[in-house]
Amino acid sequence: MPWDLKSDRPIYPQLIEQIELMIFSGTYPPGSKLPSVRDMAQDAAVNPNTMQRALARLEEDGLINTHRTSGRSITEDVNMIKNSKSKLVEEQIREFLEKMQKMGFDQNEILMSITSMVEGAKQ
Amino acid sequence: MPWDLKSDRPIYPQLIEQIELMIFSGTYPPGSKLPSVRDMAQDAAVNPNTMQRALARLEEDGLINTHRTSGRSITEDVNMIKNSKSKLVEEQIREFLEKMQKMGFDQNEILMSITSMVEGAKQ
Amino acid sequence: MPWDLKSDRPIYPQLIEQIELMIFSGTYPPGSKLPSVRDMAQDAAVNPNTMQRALARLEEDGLINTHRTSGRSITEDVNMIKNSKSKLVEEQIREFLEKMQKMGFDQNEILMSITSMVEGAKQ
Amino acid sequence: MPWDLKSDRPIYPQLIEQIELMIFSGTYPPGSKLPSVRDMAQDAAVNPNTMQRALARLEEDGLINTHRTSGRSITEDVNMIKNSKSKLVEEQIREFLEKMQKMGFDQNEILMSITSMVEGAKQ
DNA sequence: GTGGTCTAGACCACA
DNA sequence: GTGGTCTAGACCACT
Repeated sequence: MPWDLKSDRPIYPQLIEQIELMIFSGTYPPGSKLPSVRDMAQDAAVNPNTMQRALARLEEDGLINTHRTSGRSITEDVNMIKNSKSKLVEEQIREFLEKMQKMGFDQNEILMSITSMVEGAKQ
Repeated sequence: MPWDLKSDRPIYPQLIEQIELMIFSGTYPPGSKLPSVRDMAQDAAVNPNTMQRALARLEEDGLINTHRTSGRSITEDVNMIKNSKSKLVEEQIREFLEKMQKMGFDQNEILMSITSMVEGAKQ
Repeated sequence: MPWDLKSDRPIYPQLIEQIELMIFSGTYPPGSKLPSVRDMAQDAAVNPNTMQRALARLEEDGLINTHRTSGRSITEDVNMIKNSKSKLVEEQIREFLEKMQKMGFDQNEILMSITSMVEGAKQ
Repeated sequence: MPWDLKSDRPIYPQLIEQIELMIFSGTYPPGSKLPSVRDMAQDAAVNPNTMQRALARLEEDGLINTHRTSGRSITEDVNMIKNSKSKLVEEQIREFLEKMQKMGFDQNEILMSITSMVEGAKQ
């Protein structure tokens, strides 16, 4: 995983976002065990405290469970994952559309520009 | 103008973005005069210094000119505005696509979900 | 005369400097009559008040005389001009040397780099 | 460090210049850690915000890196420092020559006056 | 303790 | 009245 972290924003929300993406995309499947905090921190070249904080936040949201003895794992509640995922997707789309509309694009123009960029990327 | 400022991010970049949107959408046409810093700050319910910071950045980027004692105006360089606008549009789309792909959507799925949301909004 | 005025600094000191240079270089010889404030302002594309202010300052310094009825003229006191000039020259050189020394150039290096740039310009 | 700040010009560009000089002269070597904003501000007898502004500009220019919570350091990119330095040197010389020429000095005269002042300083 | 942001309020130069 | 700068002081997020 690339772990592209930019320094113009706090690290830990970036970690949260990227771990969420990995859960939603199935890189970390439901029920699977997560690496240790230390390993994940090292992998992301980040202070363990920071990674810890990100994981704690994900646990609050219910995406991750902590087992006293055996580390952390992704929740097995597939519906919860699905819901979180579609909530995020919807929000992404909504924000995107809003910005484009504020710049004066109507719905057809938005669809056309995104289509053309997708086509461009295919080549 | 709504000036919706969220508290999870510094204010001044949000001001920059929203003023850019107003320039790109023609709310502030090329060459038009801007209100005084103090007026804009009051309108956005923000400290004049904060608004000043945003405007200073926009001037560095060339979208705004300041006339020492007679206020600021939008640049008359329509091409510069156009370029900035398409750069922003492209970046928005690119970031959006990237996130969706990281969540496992392929290009058809992306187009379909956005289309369905656009259709939903139409009603 | 080019009248190159930059907008990152107040206009009137720039006017002062440039008029001084024109006096020191003989563009305005000792005793010669100056154009009217309005004409000079128009020539420099500047508000007449601003030009007025610059000229007033030059008069304070003694480089310019105002004759109630017949406009302004350069002082006839050639020594005064010479003194101002050499004071300015010395200051320019002193500031220049100081900066170069702060950057770690010793005197030989300073002479060499300036010589090479002069040689470069000759070609 | 003397931190000589004159009141005829905004403080923060003066801070920028002087810090640049300290970087170029090796007072702050490449990769070295800078004092905290507050310490530097106190040292220069300046408000922390003002110092912050100067440092932020230096970071934009790439001469300084900031590490979110552990202070700032000079870039380790020696070439970038070298380039900035020679750009500054060239600009200094160019501006100096231009002014001297506008006052009617030809190239020999410029070299002679600066040589004599250097010789004078040696004694 | 670090950098970053924001506010409030003041002063200045300019036209 | 305009933009620009500066100060003082506060709060926040992060490690």
